[in-house]
Amino acid sequence: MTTHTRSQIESQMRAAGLKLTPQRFAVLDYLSRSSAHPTAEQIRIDLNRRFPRASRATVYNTLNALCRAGFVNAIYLDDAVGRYEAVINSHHHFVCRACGHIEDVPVEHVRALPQKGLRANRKVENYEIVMRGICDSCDERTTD
Amino acid sequence: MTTHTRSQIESQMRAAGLKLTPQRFAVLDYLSRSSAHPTAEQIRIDLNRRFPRASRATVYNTLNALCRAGFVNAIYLDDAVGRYEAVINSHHHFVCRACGHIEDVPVEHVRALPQKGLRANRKVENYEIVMRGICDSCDERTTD
DNA sequence: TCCTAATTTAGACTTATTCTAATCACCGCT
DNA sequence: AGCGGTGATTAGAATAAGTCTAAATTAGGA
Ligand SMILES: [Mn+2]
Ligand SMILES: [Mn+2]
Ligand SMILES: [Zn+2]
Ligand SMILES: [Zn+2]
Repeated sequence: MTTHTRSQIESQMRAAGLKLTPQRFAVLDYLSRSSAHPTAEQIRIDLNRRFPRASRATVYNTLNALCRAGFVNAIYLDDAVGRYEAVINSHHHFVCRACGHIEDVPVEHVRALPQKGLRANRKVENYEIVMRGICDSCDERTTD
Repeated sequence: MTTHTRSQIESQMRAAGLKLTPQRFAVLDYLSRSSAHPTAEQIRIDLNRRFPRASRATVYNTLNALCRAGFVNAIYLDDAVGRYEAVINSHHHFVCRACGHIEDVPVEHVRALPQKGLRANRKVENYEIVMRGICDSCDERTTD
């Protein structure tokens, strides 16, 4: 669990050779409060409700910079649209095939796979699991 | 391991309420011979080297129809581009972070996760694992 | 063979993402 | 305070992925 205070972000960004601009902080702050795995466009719309305004190019530039610096993850699941999340802790994903909702699944909920043996002992550095099924609210809606 | 002979395809397509057109057969035949996880555009380019020609719309229509019918899988990994594969057997994926190569990893190479417990005993119907690291040929290129 | 609903097609359209070239902001130096 | 350089932001153009439309074609059953 990584806490993202402003000064920690500032120093890590500098270590990555990046300035901490208001736009960059706004995007990271937004993502660190969200669990919705928003698209770039959703982020832009939400941020631009208040000052400072960020252009579409800046949202993408910022997301790419934050990804390179390790603050943000991009995920691509079931369509050709990137979704973003703050890097808080390691987790997997559950995607509801009915409503598309993306749920985080903590690694502790999943028995770890043996790192060796995943691919005949060759260089697997990490892995992520995408689970699919019916989320709880869709399940209720179906069975009642 | 599902074999895709023409007559098997024909009957399964009919069962799915689909006509077996030359374009559909060509796409499925192409994918069943490929392990490259090609994009729709790559499929179109390769198919159109010989008759019959398939338009972009038909390639997408066909891929979507074959996905719905269960003959083809679409996967989205590290960018906003769909990639396609014939449904042959269940497997996971390894993606090389250096060259982007996508490698199939048979489920037998990975100790199965307990179906129960993946998400606090709730409705997980299936899961897929994406492993990342350095593929063998990039590894050789680096270490020699 | 004939009929018709399903399929294919070219090209327009939409959406996602990147690029471009001009402006702007931040810094250290004078 | 003014200058200059580097990097960031911007609007809008450009590119790329995928869908839609409306007309022409065709698979496959009668
Ligand atoms: Mn997540
Ligand atoms: Mn595969
Ligand atoms: Zn749901
Ligand atoms: Zn490689």
